[in-house]
Amino acid sequence: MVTIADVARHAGVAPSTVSYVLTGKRSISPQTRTKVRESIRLLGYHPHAGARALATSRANVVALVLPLRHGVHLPVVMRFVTAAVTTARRHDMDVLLVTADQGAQGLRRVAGSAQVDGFLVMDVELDDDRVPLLRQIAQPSVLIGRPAAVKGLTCVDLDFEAAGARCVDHLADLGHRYIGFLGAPSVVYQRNTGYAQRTMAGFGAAAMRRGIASTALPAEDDYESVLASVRSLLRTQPAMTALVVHNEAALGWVAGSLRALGRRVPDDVAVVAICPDELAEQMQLTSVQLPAEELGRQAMELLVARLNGHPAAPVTLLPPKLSGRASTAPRLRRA
Amino acid sequence: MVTIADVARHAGVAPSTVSYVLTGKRSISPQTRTKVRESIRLLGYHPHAGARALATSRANVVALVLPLRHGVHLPVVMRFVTAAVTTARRHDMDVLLVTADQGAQGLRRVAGSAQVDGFLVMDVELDDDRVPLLRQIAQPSVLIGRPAAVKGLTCVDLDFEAAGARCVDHLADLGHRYIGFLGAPSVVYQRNTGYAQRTMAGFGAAAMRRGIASTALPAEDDYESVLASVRSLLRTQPAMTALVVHNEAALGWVAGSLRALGRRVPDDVAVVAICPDELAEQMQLTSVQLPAEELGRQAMELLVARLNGHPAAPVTLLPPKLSGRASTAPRLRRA
DNA sequence: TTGAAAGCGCTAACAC
DNA sequence: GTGTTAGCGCTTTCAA
Repeated sequence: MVTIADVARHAGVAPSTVSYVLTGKRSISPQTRTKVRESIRLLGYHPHAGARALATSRANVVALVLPLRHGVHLPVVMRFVTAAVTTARRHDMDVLLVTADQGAQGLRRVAGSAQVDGFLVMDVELDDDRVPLLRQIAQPSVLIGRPAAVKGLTCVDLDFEAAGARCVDHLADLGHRYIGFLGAPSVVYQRNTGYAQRTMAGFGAAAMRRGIASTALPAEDDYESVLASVRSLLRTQPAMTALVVHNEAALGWVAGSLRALGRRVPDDVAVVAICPDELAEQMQLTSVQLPAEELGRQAMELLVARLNGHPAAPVTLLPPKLSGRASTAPRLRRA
Repeated sequence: MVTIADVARHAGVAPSTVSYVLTGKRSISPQTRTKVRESIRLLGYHPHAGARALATSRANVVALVLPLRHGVHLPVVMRFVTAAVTTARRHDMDVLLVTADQGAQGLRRVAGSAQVDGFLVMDVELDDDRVPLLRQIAQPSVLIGRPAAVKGLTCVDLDFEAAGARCVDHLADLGHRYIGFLGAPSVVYQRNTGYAQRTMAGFGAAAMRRGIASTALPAEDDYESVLASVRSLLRTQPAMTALVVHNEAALGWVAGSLRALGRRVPDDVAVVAICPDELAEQMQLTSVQLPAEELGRQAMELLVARLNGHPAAPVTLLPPKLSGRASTAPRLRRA
């Protein structure tokens, strides 16, 4: 292995000089700098990460804590991940993957061994047992999602409540008076998942505000279940003319289910999805964007800022954005 | 921070003794052991990963190199990842996430800085520019997938050629004589992706062997494209009674497309998918399993074994397994 | 069965 | 503008 001493010898300078060339923490004469740079290139030198971590108490690695469990839509997770990793790399940080199944236990281990400088935690539940731990450990953390008690935590999230409401408002403005809601698989609600519950709450409250009748049901992610849920919604509320869908995996089956039940989109039933824009675009659905990349990027930026000594930011809520597409149309009054 | 010296002082022993208790590399009297263990617990001691890496030249971290680019089906990727991470943790290893967009450059950096002890590389192409690098670096690597030249490389892969052939055989045995093939998005083939090409090759060769007419087309992952591809297949080969689909993202649209074109599954057109079992189960499709978890697990096991001094394994090919479901039925001879 | 001490490779005072 | 050197926390020889 080629060490900093090798480089120093080769360039005819002291090891510390090489270090300073690398870190830029003190001024170096141009000649020395080029000489050192040349030696580094020639010898193919890379600083030993462990040694550096030991000397600086900084690993230049952040932990990315992922869900990977039932009911979370994996493509969406991947979007977060890509954005987070890309952003981390832009700040010369690497990313250690920690799966949620390792639990609070896993976090403690990683934190204790100083493997990482900070934590980016995805898919936080309303009452998450990792939160107390995150408050204890030495490293700062940023959450994607919001637990019930956010005091002192840095969180980034889509304003799901507003997102639910936005769907209702859009449909109400188009003249719809009976709206259904197709939610995530029921396990997601059982788990006390913030975003799912908040969307529901926002949806329900907005419907009340606008004097609109609403019915909601969860949906699993296979065709049969979706069909059953949609059928059940229509049976409960025969006058239903619009549907809000907050379930990426079910999305593909919704149009088919409605068709199978004799309803056409958007003429008989209008559909609004809450999902990543790309997915909505692909199926030509009116949708409220789930800005996964934006959330991942912002969360990582906040974490990096924190690591660089900036004060902890509180909760960042992204406002929902609705894009109109082919699946919604004004409700025609029938005489 | 609590160090090994703190623990030693607290337990009234030498630092080295604490170290030996931890690593088990020499025998310790039961009394001392319990005393030390107690101090560790009390003080909440965790060895500093960087310091340990420096002293042992072992980071206990492996790099997981992921695709995350267009045309790869993210849920499948996630399956690999979960299995790989879980397996790594079972061997007390952590996982550093390296995205493919960082390229060979990124691998060199990570390898050079001794951040990881080995590499697990997913989605390897036939002519992959990372392969030469992997041969150079100090750390061993295991590939999921197979480049054209596998000499000296450890690879784990599904036998995609056999998988393609298996589909044909199944359909041929049922009496089908005209079979279509719906492949991955065309970019995947343009990229020279091994598994896609091998499946095609196996499919084609088997069809020739069995004297069966075959037609193949790529498919993008939206409904319109799938419909167009299926229509085109039917136009090219009007007698087509069976379809092999090697495209997870398109799978959801296949049945609908066939229906839209007046064909019912399996009566008019039988469908065999090559995809993860769970997906096939969900849609009730006869399928050849894509054993993502198994591949991820085996790859990681091989890597860990290598790190523990075992000799490098060559290419491991998993045999394809076909599960019959509702989407295929014997072809009825029409008089 | 245990302790003492020499590094592992790097950074950051401190000195000039 | 540059060199010298004392650690960072751990492992592992060597010695007892």
